[in-house]
Amino acid sequence: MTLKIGDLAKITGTKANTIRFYEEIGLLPAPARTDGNYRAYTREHLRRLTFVRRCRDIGLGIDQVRELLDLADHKDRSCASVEAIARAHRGAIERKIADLQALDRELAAMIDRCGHGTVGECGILEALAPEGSRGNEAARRA
Amino acid sequence: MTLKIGDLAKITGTKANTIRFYEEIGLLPAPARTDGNYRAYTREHLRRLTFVRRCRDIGLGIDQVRELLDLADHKDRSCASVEAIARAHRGAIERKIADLQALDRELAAMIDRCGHGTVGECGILEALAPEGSRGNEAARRA
DNA sequence: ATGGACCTTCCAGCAACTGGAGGGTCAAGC
DNA sequence: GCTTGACCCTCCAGTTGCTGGAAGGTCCAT
Repeated sequence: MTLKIGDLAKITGTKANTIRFYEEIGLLPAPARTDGNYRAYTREHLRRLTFVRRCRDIGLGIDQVRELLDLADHKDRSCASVEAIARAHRGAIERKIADLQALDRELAAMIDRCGHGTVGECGILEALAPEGSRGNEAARRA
Repeated sequence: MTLKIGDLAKITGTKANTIRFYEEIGLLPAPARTDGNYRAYTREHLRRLTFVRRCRDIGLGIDQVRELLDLADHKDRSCASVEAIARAHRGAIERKIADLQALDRELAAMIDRCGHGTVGECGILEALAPEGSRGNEAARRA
């Protein structure tokens, strides 16, 4: 028994359009077609799509997924490159976490400076406004 | 004296194309033109572009920047909405941090499971592969 | 034979730019 | 006065990873 695109979609939680998209960019091999021109998937397709989805879920880019698929197809090779991809990805994630934490501290400081008054005296906007334009409202209006 | 697009670009660290893009989507008002059809910016444009860049640097989306610009133009209003935008953004960032930290732990666990052998026995790929296809290599080959 | 659920292809659009082609403008130097 | 080179202009395609929709075909039950 073969699976239709909707079956794959339901099982993997992927939209049919996305599955077709994966086929188009070569992540998923083109399946056989039925008489009515429907895509007829095998269990192997399901396996591969599930793999792709997991990779995407952990945040890997399409190219990295492609690399992993390629590696997974050569089970006798050393898995050093698999580890390299995972480590590189982890490094990127940790950098992103650090960036976001810095940002979070900055935002917290800004929010602290909000005086809950009018926009004109809001510390948040002041923090965002260019240096030269701060504190000289009166001068500019005069 | 007016500024050319390249001047603005240099001062704010924004590419000329991006400045034109901001104009197109209405973040930056269209400046006057010289005889030779060059954009002639004023100090006010510079101020506004700097504001936009700071907002983008802290990760705000274009629509949020638009809202802030709109608020900043009405200095007599309450700054509650400014604070709301900042707080909402901070919430989103903290959620993202939590997600990434969970991901980081998952990746760390995967990397730990890499046996440094061949791809076929790599724990990373096993962690990514669908349940049903694991550990039955022999069965499938038979 | 008809209805509705499914499938097909193709195409437009999202965010937020980036880069490039193919031209025009301007100031300096010869 | 003419060329050179740096800059500017507009318009368009591409990026990433899909998503949604239009217009039509297929399948199955009633």
